[in-house]
Amino acid sequence: MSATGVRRPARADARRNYDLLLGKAHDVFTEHGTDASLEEIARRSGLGIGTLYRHFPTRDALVEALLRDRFEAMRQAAERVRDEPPYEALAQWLRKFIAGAATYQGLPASVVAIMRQPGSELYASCHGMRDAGLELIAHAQQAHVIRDDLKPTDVLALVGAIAWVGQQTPEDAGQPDRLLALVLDALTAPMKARPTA
Amino acid sequence: MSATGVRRPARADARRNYDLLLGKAHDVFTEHGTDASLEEIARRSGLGIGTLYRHFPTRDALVEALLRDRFEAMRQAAERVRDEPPYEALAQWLRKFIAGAATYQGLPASVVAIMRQPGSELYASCHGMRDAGLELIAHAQQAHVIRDDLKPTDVLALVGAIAWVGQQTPEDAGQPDRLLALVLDALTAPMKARPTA
DNA sequence: ACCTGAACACCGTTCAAGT
DNA sequence: ACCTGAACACCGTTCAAGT
Repeated sequence: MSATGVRRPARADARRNYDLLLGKAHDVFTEHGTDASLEEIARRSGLGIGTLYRHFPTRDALVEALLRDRFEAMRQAAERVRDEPPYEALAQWLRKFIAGAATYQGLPASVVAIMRQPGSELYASCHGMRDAGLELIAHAQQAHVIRDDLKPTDVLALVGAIAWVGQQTPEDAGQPDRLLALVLDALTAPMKARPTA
Repeated sequence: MSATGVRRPARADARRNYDLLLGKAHDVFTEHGTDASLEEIARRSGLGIGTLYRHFPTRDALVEALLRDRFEAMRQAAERVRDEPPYEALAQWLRKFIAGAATYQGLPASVVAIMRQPGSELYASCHGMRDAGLELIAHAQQAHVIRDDLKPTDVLALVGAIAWVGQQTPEDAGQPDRLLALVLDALTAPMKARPTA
């Protein structure tokens, strides 16, 4: 399953560079988002740009290496709460999902893109988290604690959208929680408005 | 009020270039989103890049010139439905809002940014639309057809988020309507989930 | 194995020189 | 009043040359 993307090198000097690049990438992504300059990451690491590309052939590979563990933790968290009350389990998990997707500016777009890009590196580790989330939603539907006329992928898309819009207005730190609460209400409410043409 | 940004030039040759640039900008933005290359717009117009900058000093000024009329129409549409049944009026208007915000790839980010950027050019004309939308929401709250414990700006943010996520998965054209229906349900549902820490 | 940086192609933005 | 494009600074990505 996770024959995933980039591997930490064996040779000591290369491993030092790998770790250095990852650390600086985290700093730069934190400051400027996932679209930040790769050359700046290499520059701050005191390494040639070619070295960055050797270790991380794509931008996504770099992002994936940074988030791999976090995504895996989210996947496990979803499995762990499977026997708990499904509604609160789901609510808590979605809250963490939003926080995780908002780790870097621009990350929600990548996370949402998982829905259709099962191929690339980032998405191998991210997909595990996604599937676990979808199962959590389906589980709550089977337990009839949320309405069952919704696609689980729609729910995840909407929550990802909340993560995105929360990043657009960083001065209002409470917005994502308020919007999630609203959506959670919708999940328990009966269907009134029909999508008309 | 709308001493807004860019003006159509008086001189015939300049006006020709202005219109030409706008037309090609529409094409290029349609193909590549609002982050498309400005040089390509100038190139396709057969004009120097300096001419583009002379007419449209910023990227936003170009986007604004393209969307000005549409935004104004949205504002007027909100005023027009003020005496109609508030819930359906709101629902219809939000549907159009999503469609408008999704005109170009990347536009929802600009539209959502209005919330905090009352200054720039794009936002002068966009702000009228926003305020009209906020009033429509407040109006429905006063009529007690939607719950009144929500900030109108939160509602607009969430609907903007739907426009965004809809663009991320263009192969599912029905998603925005489904998500909006879900949110509309939430607007009429009582508050259950509280944002906990 | 790994590192380097020059090379290439591209872009945003400004501004001196032209009409 | 308007147009032009060279100039500058920056970036992503590749790859021949080095260790």
